[in-house]
Amino acid sequence: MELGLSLGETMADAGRDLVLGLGMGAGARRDEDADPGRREREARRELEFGGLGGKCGRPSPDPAVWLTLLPGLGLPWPPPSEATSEYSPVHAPSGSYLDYHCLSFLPCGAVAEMAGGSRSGGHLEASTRGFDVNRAPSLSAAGAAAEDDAGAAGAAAASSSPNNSAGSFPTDFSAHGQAGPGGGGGGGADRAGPRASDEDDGGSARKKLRLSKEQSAFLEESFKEHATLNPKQKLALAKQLNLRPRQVEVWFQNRRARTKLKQTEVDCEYLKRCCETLTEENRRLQKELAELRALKTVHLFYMHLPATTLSMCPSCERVASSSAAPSQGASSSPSPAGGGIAAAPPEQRPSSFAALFSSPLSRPLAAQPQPQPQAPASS
DNA sequence: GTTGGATACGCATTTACCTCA
DNA sequence: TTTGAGGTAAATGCGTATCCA
Repeated sequence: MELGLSLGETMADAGRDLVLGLGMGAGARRDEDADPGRREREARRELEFGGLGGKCGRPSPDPAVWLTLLPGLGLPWPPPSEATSEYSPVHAPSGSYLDYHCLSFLPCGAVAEMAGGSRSGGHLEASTRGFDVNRAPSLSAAGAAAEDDAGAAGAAAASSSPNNSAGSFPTDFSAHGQAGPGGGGGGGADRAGPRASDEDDGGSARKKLRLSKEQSAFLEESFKEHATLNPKQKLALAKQLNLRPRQVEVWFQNRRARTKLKQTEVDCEYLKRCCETLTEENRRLQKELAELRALKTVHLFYMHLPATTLSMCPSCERVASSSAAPSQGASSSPSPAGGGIAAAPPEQRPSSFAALFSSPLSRPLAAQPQPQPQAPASS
């Protein structure tokens, strides 16, 4: 049984590579301007993995279990250019961003055809870990081609770039007043340091905010396109949503964490099912082994009896004793021939026994996937 | 070519706040 | 009205990768 799980990999490694298949690709991540070499390397790696739609060429085994997390947002993508009220994001009743439309466990090795598209459009994560908890229904190749290759710097340029998903969604969320305590309008006001918090918000630090549904939906759609953001995308998103770049960054971090948590839950569920199956299989095999051992004991008993006391009738194949037969051997199978010990006819043996002694290659083990070709009958 | 500091980023964990039953 | 649970935005610390002197 092939589990289709690569449990040995670290999450860090997974997360580092799995996002490659996303629309933006990891090559468009951070510091692309400062490090074109890295961008080239990662782009090459993306090509090696086939990018978004090309993972078919990857020697990765098909996952045994597929989980689709289809978004319930129902948002067209690219979204309409009208106001955000044009669409109505559907959130889970609990307010969770995740809307599990399809949680399907399929038999190992089965190829699952997901509703809304073929597997070829899924994340690389799916092919790596076996299931996909965060897969857009129509992650088209166009999304994959939306590599943020715009050389224009600045959020303004990014917002108008056709290659920028955020920019392709000209929506202004400034009316929602979710710009944070400091307001500030977000755009271009990135944090000064690596971990600069929101000290610029006038002292009321750590004011709990609640992103509007439109903002959440927008971020969600962006997350489907690319699970990580490069600085340009972050700035563009922040400007679009009238949030601070730090907020966008934190949102993506938390979103990745949620995805990973859900993935872990799915993994655990799947492993539990596998464990149950294997336990049952083990129990069955143990039982069969016990039966085989019992049979072997009977045979040994016959072989160790004194030769003078046993005789095999050549015609009826019955073992008969010329003297008083041992009671313990005959007790379990009363002899029909007056105290003689008769071997149980094959039809009375346990099925596995009959199969075992009739043909060694046709044992009814469930673990045997297919019947072996019949070997020449041995004597 | 090697090394160490600076920088940026992601992740795990924790905290604080908000919403709702 | 109070309260506890759950969700989530945000803070913090750590590890890692990269750049550069």
